[in-house]
Amino acid sequence: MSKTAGSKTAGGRAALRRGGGVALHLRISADLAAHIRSGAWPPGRKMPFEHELMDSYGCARATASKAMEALAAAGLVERRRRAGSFVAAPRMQSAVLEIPELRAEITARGGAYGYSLLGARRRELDAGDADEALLGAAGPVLEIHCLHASNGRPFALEARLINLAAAPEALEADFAAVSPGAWLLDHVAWSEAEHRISAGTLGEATAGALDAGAGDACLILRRWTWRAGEGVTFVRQTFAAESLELVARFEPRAFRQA
Amino acid sequence: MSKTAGSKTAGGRAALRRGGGVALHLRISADLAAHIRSGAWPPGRKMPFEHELMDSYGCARATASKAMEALAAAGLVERRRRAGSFVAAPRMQSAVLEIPELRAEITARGGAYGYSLLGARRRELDAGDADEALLGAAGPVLEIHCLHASNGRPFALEARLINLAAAPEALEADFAAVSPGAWLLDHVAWSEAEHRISAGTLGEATAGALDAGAGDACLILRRWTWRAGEGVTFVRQTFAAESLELVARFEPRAFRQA
DNA sequence: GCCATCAATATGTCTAGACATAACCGGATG
DNA sequence: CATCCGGTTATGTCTAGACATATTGATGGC
Repeated sequence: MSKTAGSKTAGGRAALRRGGGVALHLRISADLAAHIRSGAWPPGRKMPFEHELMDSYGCARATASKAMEALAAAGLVERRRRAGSFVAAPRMQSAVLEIPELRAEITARGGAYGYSLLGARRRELDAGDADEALLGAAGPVLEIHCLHASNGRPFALEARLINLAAAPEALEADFAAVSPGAWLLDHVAWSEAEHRISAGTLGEATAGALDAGAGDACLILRRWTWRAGEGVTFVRQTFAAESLELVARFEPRAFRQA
Repeated sequence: MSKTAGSKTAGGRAALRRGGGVALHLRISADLAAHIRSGAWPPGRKMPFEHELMDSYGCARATASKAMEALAAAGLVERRRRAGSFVAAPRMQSAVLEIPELRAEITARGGAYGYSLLGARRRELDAGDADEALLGAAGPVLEIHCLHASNGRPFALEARLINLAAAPEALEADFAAVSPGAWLLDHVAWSEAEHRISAGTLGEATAGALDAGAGDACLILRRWTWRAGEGVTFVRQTFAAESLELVARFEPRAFRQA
């Protein structure tokens, strides 16, 4: 741990200026993170005490504390009162999944994005289908079927329900021109979402729409979206197996910008 | 926003005690988050200034700032100097994916977990396979094939490479008794991981091992794990389509504990 | 109208101190 | 032996104030 040799009485502002514009607490947490990432500090190793960091960097305890807190939030260290802080053992129960925004996903691959509405109708939600039941609403819904295409070739088949109790304006939207996903993002706020990813087999009709063979493997992404506990929309997107791959990364959150 | 009526001169400790043991900054961020979650404060709405929070809650600016900072870290608000803070529009580029720990996943469903080693051998990594190339290592590896079972029925087929340059102790491990995943968690630290999820079709041999039919759909989970830039292990797990569903949740991070 | 300039302002960072709290440690007691 | 009880300690929370910095909005010159 490099001693910054900041004369303590001069205050932190001087150190900040000397440090090249990077905030001191960021520099501290980056320094510590480097030791952990490199493996030099193995899981379970004791981290420096906040008072030791104060001495090393010539800073106030609040600054050292902020740096350590960031490491704890990122899951790199574990903090225990009285005992101190320790390098955490990465347990990998979770990772960050990048949800594809279809238009962006397709254009990023150099494809021309295409969208077409297959049909839309208003109906009452019956509690028959488990997927729909999860929406938690039993009222009028707008059912929309549409197709996303890349370079003119079918890419994803989408079936969607919009809860009209939560978003009555959806009746006025022109889903022939705008995809329901894009429209919803701009018109309806939401607070929680759940995704379920599974593999399946294409049926006759689905295979036809996707320009694939019946019985072929496909990736199915289902998403439920709520606002304040009220179901807003449910969508099922079906991709031919070779069309899409989902990427999830375990990535200590706090240090992406560095 | 409820005025807490804390007499300012009395200091925050009194408010803390009165509040029922919850830290004030947590209460502030929870209050604000509730307004956002409920939809009462739509995306783009101006959040209270830190000085307004100081007045409302009778706290110091550092406390109000900490509360707002947590909301920003959770992605609920966006902060701009001079302009203030604003409710963020949830863009949903990412969600938290729960990675199944196979033993836990199976026992959680009430199944009896079973594991069997199919084979292991040491070999040199050739750059022929793209999956393996991603490991970034071109040296000796341990190649392991094994099967995870639930109630005696095949659940997942696993093919794994362990980079012996990064984890030479793997040669001494008894993978007939311990699954490589469990062994690695306890013996080798890692810092980064990437998962790729795709759908595919079972081949002859794979279908046989999984007690399924050739040509059936399957879910394929591939994971690369690195430590300080050096590839540690690569694993490919294959699940029959109906065996597994992956769940990802968008969930403002900071408030899970509440 | 357009652009450079400047003051105002909200957040960003930091300090020096204080009290609160949980947990570990050692000693005393049953 | 086990168990309870303080003292100690590191983190958790908070205050009151300060300076830094980016950005906005207004002003003035061209």
